Amino acid sequence: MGPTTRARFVHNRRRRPGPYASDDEEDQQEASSSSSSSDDEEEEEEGEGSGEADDDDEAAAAPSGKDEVEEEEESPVAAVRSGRKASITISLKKVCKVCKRSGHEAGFKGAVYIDCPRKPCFLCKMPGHTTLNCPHRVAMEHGVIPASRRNTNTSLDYVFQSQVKGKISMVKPQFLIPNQLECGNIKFHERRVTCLEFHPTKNNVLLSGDKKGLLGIWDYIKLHEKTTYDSVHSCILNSMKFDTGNDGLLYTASSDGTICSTDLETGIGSSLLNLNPNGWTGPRTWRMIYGIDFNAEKGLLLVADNFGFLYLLDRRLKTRIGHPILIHKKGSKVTSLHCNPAQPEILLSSGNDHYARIWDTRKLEPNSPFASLAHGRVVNSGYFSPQSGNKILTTCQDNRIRVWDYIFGNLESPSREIVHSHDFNRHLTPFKAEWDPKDYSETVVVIGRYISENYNGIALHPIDFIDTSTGKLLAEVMDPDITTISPVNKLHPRDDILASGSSRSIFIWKPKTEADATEERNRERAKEFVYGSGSQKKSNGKHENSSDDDSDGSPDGKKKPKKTRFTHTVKGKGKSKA
DNA sequence: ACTCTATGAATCC
DNA sequence: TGGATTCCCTAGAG
Repeated sequence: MGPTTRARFVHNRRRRPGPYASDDEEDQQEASSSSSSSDDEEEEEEGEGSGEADDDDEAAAAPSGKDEVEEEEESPVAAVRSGRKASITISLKKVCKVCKRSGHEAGFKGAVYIDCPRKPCFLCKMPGHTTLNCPHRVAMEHGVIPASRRNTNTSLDYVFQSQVKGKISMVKPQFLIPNQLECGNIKFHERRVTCLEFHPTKNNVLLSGDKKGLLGIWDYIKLHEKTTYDSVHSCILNSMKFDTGNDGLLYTASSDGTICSTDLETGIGSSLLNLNPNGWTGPRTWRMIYGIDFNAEKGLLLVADNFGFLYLLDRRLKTRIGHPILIHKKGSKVTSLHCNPAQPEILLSSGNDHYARIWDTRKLEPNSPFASLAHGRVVNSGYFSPQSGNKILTTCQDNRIRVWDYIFGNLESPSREIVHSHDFNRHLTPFKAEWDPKDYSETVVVIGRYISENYNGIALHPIDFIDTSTGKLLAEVMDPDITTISPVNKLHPRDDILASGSSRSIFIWKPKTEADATEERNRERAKEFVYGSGSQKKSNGKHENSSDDDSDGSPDGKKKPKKTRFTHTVKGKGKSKA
């Protein structure tokens, strides 16, 4: 396939049979050590518990731990036979870069990443298996362990049914996945994109922020219409919010410790808050602002810093109201803020202290949240559902998306947990699952995926659409030309459009039209005719073909779906699933 | 095909 | 509590 920019929305692939994963491991093991002895395999199979002598530890722990041993030219086989296990061992049996032991290797083999078997699963974080055979790594149509709905007979649920649900349209509008790449800009930003926001009224205008503090305004229909402001902030532009009373006004929050308002028509900006008035006095004092939201009813801007404090700003007076209030563990970052769309005085905050908290901003006091939602690790974001505001969606660095179905119900534990790969990586903008603002059923969310999957020999990182009511993976959006991770994703408030930020690039996705689909089918057919069955290799593949990923490939060379899926699984409340 | 690096959170004493 | 150290799928540059 040429350098097409067609998006890939793949579906209906079968799950590969169970044991393949371990086969893969062994295959790759043998490949890496040409003279694989039975010792190797045993050692690998056994794992930690069995008190093997760990002969290789010395070698593994040898000076500098790097594989700089190349002096020996003698046959590795001979070396093994002779029983010597000096530094030569390293060149014979490569050292795992993760656990520094020999006998196995972690890393990419082609487009497939082989985990270190000694570490917990990189997807679900549980020990005893790797991502290759993680029970949460599943095919799309099997990708879900159905979530149990919570008890439906409690009085609260009755209230919910009668009062809340009645107001929500039960008819789900047709849902179109914006899975086809419409356009992408290259090097628009010099550093990685950190946030995206659609203009609330101008339909084709997208705003973006990056790690250097650059603010970009971009009409993605008229591509030449781009404006950038590089003087608004001096470092990471973490978040932005429009003034709902004045579409032309944008508030931005930055790690430079300031909140700025920018008039998008004139470009004139003004500072609303500066938490570092004395400049740099060291990392212990430098304040950064991540969360920001706007209470339109009160004309109130709410922002929070990396020391756990919340600040209230009067939009018009451009002054602080009251004193900063500690809303998360002192000294820990507040990662996001969100005002409830239905009741703006209700605030949701997320923090590095592993909690998301619900507050009533009318009576703010430290240690008096309306509720504290415990998480396994840092909470990257927390959002009320966009229509009713009755649900809560959080993204946590423990690789779980959590949903609470009803904010006035029992918040002890989430209604559902969805295992999904969106781990922390210091070089990536934190992943945030976001609701589809157009989805009146308040179930669809979008989030980028960290770990890759092998797509016809290319490791790709799709953008996932997930139905949070069931955990079902609705779609994975990807393109063979986009090999980078897309942690930043935004769905258009009215149109079926997805904007994604991936490294320094921004991409716009639209639904595939019927004509597109037909054209693609024809192209595929033509290719099969030309090349015969199955040899549809990527001409532009940066990675090798996936054949090594499946050594039991069918002899007739017939193409079969080799794609393996890292997706997610739902843990419903009170569910039992091993 | 290397190597470097910008960097954030967890962990370990 | 805090400083040093470590680290698992990065992306881009040299």
